[in-house]
Amino acid sequence: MQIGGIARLTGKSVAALRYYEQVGLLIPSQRTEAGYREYPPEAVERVRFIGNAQENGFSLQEIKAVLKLSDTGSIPCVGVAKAARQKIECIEKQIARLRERHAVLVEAVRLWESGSLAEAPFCPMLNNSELDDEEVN
Amino acid sequence: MQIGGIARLTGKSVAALRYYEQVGLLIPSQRTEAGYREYPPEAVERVRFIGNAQENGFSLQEIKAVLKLSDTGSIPCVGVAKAARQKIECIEKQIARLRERHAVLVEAVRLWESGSLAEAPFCPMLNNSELDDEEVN
DNA sequence: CTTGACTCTATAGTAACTTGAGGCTTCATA
DNA sequence: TATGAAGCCTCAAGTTACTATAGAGTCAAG
Repeated sequence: MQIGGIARLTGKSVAALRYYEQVGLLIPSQRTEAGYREYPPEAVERVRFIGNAQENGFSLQEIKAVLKLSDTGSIPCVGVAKAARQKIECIEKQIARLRERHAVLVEAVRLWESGSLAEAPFCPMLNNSELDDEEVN
Repeated sequence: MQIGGIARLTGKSVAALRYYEQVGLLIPSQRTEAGYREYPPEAVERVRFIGNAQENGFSLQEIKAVLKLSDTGSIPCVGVAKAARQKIECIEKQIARLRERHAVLVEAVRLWESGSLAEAPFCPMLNNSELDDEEVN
């Protein structure tokens, strides 16, 4: 299978697949005489695994570590589970941070919309000018 | 005030402040004879504003646009409010995505921990091997 | 034999910095 | 007055996961 086929079946771009080769994540099984990359059918599953892991917040580095283990025949699920637990914590933190951000922004917009610009938490540095005198554009 | 003082008061790194100059966000008011950057006291507020806006998910590009308006004397709050509303939507989407990720990972870990590796949604590509025969490391 | 779809390599760009090399400047102390 | 530490300077390269571009070769069909 050629690179375009893998791309179509996985939704990845051809350039991304070549990048995966560059960083050692997905090595073609061989090249044709013309230099075209040839992949075994399993490559599709491998790329899908990469995509799934990415969706779940793993970096290519981390994924590479897991795949390297699996390539050498061992079953890295304990390592993956540990990583997953770390990710879970990390995601929880991210969600908390986003929620804060969300609250701040909602409040800011509410203040702007209610016309009390001066109290808005978001333009503190604009307050030094003649805010009251000018038209709010 | 010199760059180190701004850094201490804002929590930004010296290198970051120099970077802000490079991209036109924070220009020193002058240089000493030796070439040292000199900032007016307001620079602290400006950097804090940048930090706040970043925390709220704005890119330096976006922040620059706002500051440029404010630097020319106009009050950009309507533009900011519009951007803020967009950000709110964007954050909601991010949270939703993170929650999904979270659920997937929690379920995966649960499955691993209960020993039913085969059903785990996260190692589909490992299933092609002799998973049942080998010890789970 | 030419057109169009596909492939190749190599290079540069993205965001927001960090890190490092190599070298001044400033200030306090010996 | 010398010296050592802390702070400042510029320039260049590295980070992540790619995308985009240029210029060129390959392959199958009409």
